[in-house]
Amino acid sequence: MTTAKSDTLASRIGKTLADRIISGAIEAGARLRQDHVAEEFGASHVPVREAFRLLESQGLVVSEPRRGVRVAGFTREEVREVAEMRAALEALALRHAVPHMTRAILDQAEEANRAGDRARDVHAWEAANRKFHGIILAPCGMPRLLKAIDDLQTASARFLFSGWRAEWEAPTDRDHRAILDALRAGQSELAVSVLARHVQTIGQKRPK
Amino acid sequence: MTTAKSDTLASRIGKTLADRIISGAIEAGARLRQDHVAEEFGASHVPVREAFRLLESQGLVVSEPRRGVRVAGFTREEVREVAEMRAALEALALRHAVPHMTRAILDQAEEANRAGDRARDVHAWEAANRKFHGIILAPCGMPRLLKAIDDLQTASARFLFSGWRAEWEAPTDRDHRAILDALRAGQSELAVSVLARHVQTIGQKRPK
DNA sequence: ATTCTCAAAATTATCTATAATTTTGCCGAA
DNA sequence: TTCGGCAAAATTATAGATAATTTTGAGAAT
Repeated sequence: MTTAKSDTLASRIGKTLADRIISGAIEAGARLRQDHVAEEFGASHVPVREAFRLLESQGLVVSEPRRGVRVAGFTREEVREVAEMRAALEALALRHAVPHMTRAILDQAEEANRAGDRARDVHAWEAANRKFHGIILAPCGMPRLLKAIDDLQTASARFLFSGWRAEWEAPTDRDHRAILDALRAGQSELAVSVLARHVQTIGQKRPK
Repeated sequence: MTTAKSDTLASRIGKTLADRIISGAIEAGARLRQDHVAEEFGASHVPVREAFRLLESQGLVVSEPRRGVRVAGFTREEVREVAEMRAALEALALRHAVPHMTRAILDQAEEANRAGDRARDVHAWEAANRKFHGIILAPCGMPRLLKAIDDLQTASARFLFSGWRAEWEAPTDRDHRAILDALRAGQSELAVSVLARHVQTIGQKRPK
């Protein structure tokens, strides 16, 4: 998750805070105080407020008027909700991506999948996993849909990093391979249904 | 769309601007200049900037860094995209709402539907239509999903008010009745598929 | 006439300061 | 001891001011 040097200050602060929330460095329910954040970044609180709004739109914090923002909690129910939404939207995206799918794209996806195999820590694995999903869905050419999926993937990653899920390699990789195989064989609907089931299982692992 | 008197200034400005964009009072592609808006509302530009962020998260404006925000355009492609996303998410919501569906809820929905019949102008009809969808989907109890659907309905309303669609009564009401009938008969999957098709047709009307 | 350059004007982004609200902690009364 | 209320501290929200960037337009060169 690169902290793009060029962007506006608010979005840079937002991205950094997002990383911390996702990685669990800031725990759920913690209050974020604009002055403290501003001081840390050597900025004033105006861009900090805007960063908060960005995080709010991604569902990473909740904001009560006049009472500040706090890191959004995520109950098992919410995790399930995100997983179901992801399943529905990624299925939609894949259906629209299929007509534009090329051999080259599938090869890229396979490479991302192999990178996931090689990953030693959860962060590297998550990056590869997100890349895989991104590669096979991007050809749908629906920017709003892709943005929504990306936000949901961020929420999922938060769940993943929380340590609730201990094991993550084997079943996911099998699913990824099955999806690629189905796509290569031209069995789009099979690929879609495997993807949908695959995404849903993410939310169904038992807490630690 | 009530401009809640109590909320924070930023969200009040945001709601007012949203109404204008949806109703077409501000045309697509128009630039929104923070000083002008601030002056009109007798406020400073800090809350205006936050209002812009709110609109951005709803997809009503697009913001280029250092170059301000402009009202999001909506091509036929984008309208279709929103319709497909709505179909996918509303289908998901209805599936989860069905187990919690009661006779009373269905009666409320029927009443909202009748209000739609009585509507004389597009605005009243849209309000009733949104209410109908809201009533049958709310029991799913998935707040993030409902919020996403609401944003998509807003985008749809924008399309509706743009005048591209001339006629709107008959087919929609027939669909609504079919959904209610299916729900009453316990045929959930039928209701879901009618709803999905129904929402998708919204994006398929020809431009004027 | 067209295009390029440069300066002025407009606009955005950020900072500093002020007002309003909420939280916190202490003190007294039951 | 516990509860309620009041005052001080902390924090959020907004306003006003400054810096930086982009847009605009005029004038010169081709």
